[in-house]
Amino acid sequence: MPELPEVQTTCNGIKPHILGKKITDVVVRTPKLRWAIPCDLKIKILEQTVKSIHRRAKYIIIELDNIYLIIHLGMSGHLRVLREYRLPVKHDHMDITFENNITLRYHDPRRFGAILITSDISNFPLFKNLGPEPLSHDFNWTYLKNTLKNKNIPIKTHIMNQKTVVGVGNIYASEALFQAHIHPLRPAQSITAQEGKQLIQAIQSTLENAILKGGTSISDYMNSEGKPGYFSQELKVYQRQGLPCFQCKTPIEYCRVGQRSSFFCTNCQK
DNA sequence: CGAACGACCTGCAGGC
DNA sequence: TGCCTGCAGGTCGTTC
Repeated sequence: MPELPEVQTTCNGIKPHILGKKITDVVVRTPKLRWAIPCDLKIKILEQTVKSIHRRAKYIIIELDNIYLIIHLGMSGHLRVLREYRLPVKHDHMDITFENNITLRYHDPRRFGAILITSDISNFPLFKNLGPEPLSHDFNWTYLKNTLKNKNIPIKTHIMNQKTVVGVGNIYASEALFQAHIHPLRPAQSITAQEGKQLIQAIQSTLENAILKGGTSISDYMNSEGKPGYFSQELKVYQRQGLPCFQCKTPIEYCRVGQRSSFFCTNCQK
């Protein structure tokens, strides 16, 4: 589920509760997510204090005294702030409790997420091949133009590749391409300078707007307070196949692009 | 090397 | 009601 806006919303939501707080308990109930949760996780992070909380791509990075805790929410994960203890339910895989009695609870039905630790963040393998942050100045036309050279793959597949730019998942790829008037199946190398600049602008404004609305809740995403995000009300094409385009009334089309559902308007997107 | 595709999991909706 | 299929916010690893 969670794309960049949902991960950012989660970071923003947990930060005020745990920043500067010491970890007093760790409970791991499910050893295996995408990878095994490190068996020494508890020993490594217990008694440590949260120094900072950041997002890189779709990863949440919690900096502790001498180690980093890295959390990925996969397709169906979320973190929840519990002000008072509750009995865990199915798929509540891990709890981290702090000195202020706040418990951070990780819930992930499909278990595509990950909970990892590293002491050397600059050499963390999963970060090695990540592209620029979409909301940074590094994601500009000069950069994007270079990535498009000789690339015949669909532009939608290209912008969802975390090596091109991070954080853009299936929802926001469809939405940004609609906003930029670009058909998702256009070969990446066919994108003109004007279109490329429009696309960058569209990706940025879509993500920024989604962060402001607290992310998109399609089926089970919730923020750290257990509330849904409201960007779903702003979706222009995602899961709207057959419904009239908001701009021209043409029915929204559906097709698979790189094995992912894609939604677009044949009239507005060329 | 890049591109395509299977794999990892559970839950749910829809068809029969 | 129940079984089967296909699909779901991601992305790594294998194969071609």
